[in-house]
Amino acid sequence: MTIEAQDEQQAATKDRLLAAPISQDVGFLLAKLHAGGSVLNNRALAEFDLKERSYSVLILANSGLEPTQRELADFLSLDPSQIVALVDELEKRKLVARAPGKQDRRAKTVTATSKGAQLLAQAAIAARHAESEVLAALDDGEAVRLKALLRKALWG
Amino acid sequence: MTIEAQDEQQAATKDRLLAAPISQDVGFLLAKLHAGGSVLNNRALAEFDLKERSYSVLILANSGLEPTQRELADFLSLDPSQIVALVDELEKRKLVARAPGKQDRRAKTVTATSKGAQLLAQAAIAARHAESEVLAALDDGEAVRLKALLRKALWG
DNA sequence: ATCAATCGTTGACATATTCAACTATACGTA
DNA sequence: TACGTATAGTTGAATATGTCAACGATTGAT
Repeated sequence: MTIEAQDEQQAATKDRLLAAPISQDVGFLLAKLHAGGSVLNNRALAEFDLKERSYSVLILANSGLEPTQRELADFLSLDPSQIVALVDELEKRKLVARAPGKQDRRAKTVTATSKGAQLLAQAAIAARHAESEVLAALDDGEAVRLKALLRKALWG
Repeated sequence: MTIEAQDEQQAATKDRLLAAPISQDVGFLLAKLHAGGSVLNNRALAEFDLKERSYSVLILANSGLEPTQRELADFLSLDPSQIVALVDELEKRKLVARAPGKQDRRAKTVTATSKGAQLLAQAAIAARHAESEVLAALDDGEAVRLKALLRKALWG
């Protein structure tokens, strides 16, 4: 079988199951687009030795909001123990620093170092490229509307 | 601290990080909505001893499209070996049956039994409830538009 | 002063993902 | 027809991720 015929058949089988009612299921659509997007994002971020997770932490650490680890866990829907591991690694690479909370000394705020900010600036470019790949089938207006609907679903 | 004050503060800290630029990132929005939705879906399906994954397989097995395991793996973005485990369990519970492919005897098609179809009918009701919870902040038109945009992003 | 609750951390355990092998089957080509 | 290559499903190993309970330090309400 030729390569071209292979591709055609693979596309055909994908389209074939599209007729199943699960293609109307939001959970499925989110899972599938997220799965495909993660591959592209992680591929784009690998160049900087980052993954989606560590990239997210780095953005929040660089936001000026001085999030605590607990806030990061809540916001990223991760277990606090996973944040420990992510921050440990970024801190070891001198991309972020932990500081005791000002009002609450139990908490530790995570802020990006200047080295972290520099790396983030580069990585953000790659991430934007990956995002445009994920949404390649949408025009600009559609992409904006999709993001707005996702934000509304999450935070009203 | 009172329960009410706790909730208020938790909501406040969530909203606080919303100002970070990551809230504009499609990958993040997809991950977060998907994470929240999975919890609701799995909770709703637990009553039927199903999870999102096995529910998806059951839907496709019941679609009349007679998908092969390879097609299921491609469509659900899963490794073929994960499909084996999912189908094994559903088959053990007599909810689906494997049959050799008609043209290709290497392939095995997965079809729902009548018992599987019955369980699916019940589970689908619960899943619809969970979906409406996930999209509670959207009105009907917005939900439809969100699904349409997700489908377009995936399949053009 | 005390007591319950919270933050970060650690470690144990369960689950998921990824990948390389293997058998059986299919299919193009000599 | 026979051969070589590719693919479907399966297994098992290696790795990664998720979940959870416990702990010391600190907080804040009573």
